[in-house]
Amino acid sequence: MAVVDRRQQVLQAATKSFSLFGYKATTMDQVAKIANVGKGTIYTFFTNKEQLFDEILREVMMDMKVIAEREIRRERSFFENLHRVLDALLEFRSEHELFIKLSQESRDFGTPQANEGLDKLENVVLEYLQREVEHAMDQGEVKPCDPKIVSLVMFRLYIVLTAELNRVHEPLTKEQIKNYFHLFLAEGLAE
Amino acid sequence: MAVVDRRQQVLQAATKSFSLFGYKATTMDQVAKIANVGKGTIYTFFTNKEQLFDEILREVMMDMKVIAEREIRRERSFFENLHRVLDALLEFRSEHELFIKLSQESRDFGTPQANEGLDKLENVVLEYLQREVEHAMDQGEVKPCDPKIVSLVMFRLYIVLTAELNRVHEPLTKEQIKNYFHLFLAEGLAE
DNA sequence: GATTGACCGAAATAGTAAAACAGTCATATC
DNA sequence: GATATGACTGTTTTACTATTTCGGTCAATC
Repeated sequence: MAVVDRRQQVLQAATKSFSLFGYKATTMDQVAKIANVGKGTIYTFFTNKEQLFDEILREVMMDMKVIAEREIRRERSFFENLHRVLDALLEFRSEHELFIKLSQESRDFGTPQANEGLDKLENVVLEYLQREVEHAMDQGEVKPCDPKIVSLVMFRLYIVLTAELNRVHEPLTKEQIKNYFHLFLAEGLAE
Repeated sequence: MAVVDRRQQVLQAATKSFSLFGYKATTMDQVAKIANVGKGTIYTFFTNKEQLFDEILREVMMDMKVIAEREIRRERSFFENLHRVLDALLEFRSEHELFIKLSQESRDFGTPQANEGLDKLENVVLEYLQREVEHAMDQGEVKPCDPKIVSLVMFRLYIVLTAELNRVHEPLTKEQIKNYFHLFLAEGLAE
């Protein structure tokens, strides 16, 4: 069995365990067992638990970037691209399961590694948003304003519409999310 | 010393203690001491710690409503009123200290009473916002859409601009908050 | 030379004794 | 005799300790 293969086995097992149980509740013995590998083997590829977790986050972030790039059509409008990308990210199960589990862990225990992980994932999205906003502003598609603020507001709005709202309201359809996203960000409420 | 007076003493002392130490870390002995009252006296006015806390929340919520009503000028536009009210509420320190302490407690310990208290305070604001949105929609000042969703988005946007943003950005001035609030909610970003 | 699991010290958890707490009520006060 | 009080009580929380679990190592194994 090739070296790359064992490394992959470990990464897959760890991804599964982190997504299922979170950072704290994932033990290295467990990862070794799921990966069908001696515990020591893990440490030939990764220096410690935290670095293994970082590696997985790196993979997730790379996946997210690939997904985002794939969905962008430069000939389409900024808002259309924006929604397509967010939609595609929402669709992606594996990224999402880890994200949700880490959110739970952050809320319930405040595990520092879960917090930092979430921050990293969030920052990838924010940086992507910021670049796109800047581009759209250059193109004159968006009014001039601080891209940092705009991207943060966009991200939060997306979270509110896709997650938070569900506590007081039945979940919105994709079409509704798209419409409200456009209503608030593009058109504005004023009649 | 009149009955009303002692009740007021207890309420003031409890408000102080809850604002300073939160729900969990406030003891009835402490409240009695601050109020210069025997502990038993508290229980002649309030059935238990939780009901005392509820009573204080009720007071805070009433204050908030009074503040909101006072700021509304029916001859002015919806967005102007909206901003004036949120501004006035932000200004109101005493309510704010309790709010901030409860937020801390909710984050650090997840005390159920702190969570419920925050939900109650939030709901007062949300209900107020919803009513105002409905009124503005009737007046044709705002495009027709679900007031529940709009009010939640407004509230979250307000939190992002006044609090969350400060972690990655220097705090905005009141004027800037007002401008961004108007930009996102009223005008929209699209050029 | 790659892989492993028994092994180690550190860290988390469970168990327990002690302290603090919410709420009561017999007594004190006016 | 109506009101106020703090010592008292059963329960919960906390502080402390014993035990277990876990991350990481490394001599033995394949």
